[in-house]
Amino acid sequence: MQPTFVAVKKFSVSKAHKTQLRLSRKIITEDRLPHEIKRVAGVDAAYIDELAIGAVAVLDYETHEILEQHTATCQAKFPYIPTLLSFREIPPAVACIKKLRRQPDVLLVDGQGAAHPYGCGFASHLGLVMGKPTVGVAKSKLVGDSKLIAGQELLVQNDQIIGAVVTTKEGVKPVYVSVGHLISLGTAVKIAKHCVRNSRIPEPILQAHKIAAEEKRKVERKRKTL
DNA sequence: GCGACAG
DNA sequence: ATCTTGTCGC
Repeated sequence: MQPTFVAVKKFSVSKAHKTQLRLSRKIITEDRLPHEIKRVAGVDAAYIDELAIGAVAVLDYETHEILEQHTATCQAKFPYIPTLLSFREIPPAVACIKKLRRQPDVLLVDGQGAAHPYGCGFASHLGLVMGKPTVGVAKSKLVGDSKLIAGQELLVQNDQIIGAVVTTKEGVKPVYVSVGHLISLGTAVKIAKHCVRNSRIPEPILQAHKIAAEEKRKVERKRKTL
């Protein structure tokens, strides 16, 4: 028996998919965030075996200066299963976001939003749990076909537009942007692009990634000492 | 049965 | 995600 995930060995993939389908109907695709965005946050996670290290970075929307950052570690409760990423990453993500003193106007999440086989990827799930506007920014595609519609490269599935294929850096792989929660696809793409600096990845997520990696190294160094 | 498959 | 060296390019 695998002791690592014994606590959730009754977990059913099909039930989780039904949960995602149910949650997807709660996603709000309208802009319910400030017209003038002041702060944007990025969320990411790193792992040391099954120790999950979540990180959040809040940046000034215009200057991209880091205003606040936190990490949170916890034991991963789920293994990584394609389509069920949110169940693995929500605990560490929520834990570090709760440490924020000042909440951001919108959250950029490393993963899919509505561009998911059951319409509720990590970004959407996190948005619903936190009740906050979220945008999904994935480094690779999970589902859908990219189609050029009215000059826009979009991600389509079953005649539905589920996201946008965004080339943030010329000559480099695009990123897949989709609605997380409380935002429209157009605004989501606009914000994601606005947050890009030198990397292909929007700055808030890039910073969160670095913070998680830094915390991971810190934990590893500490373990060597003990 | 086969291929695809976020992080 | 993680494992990993050098190497090409701005």
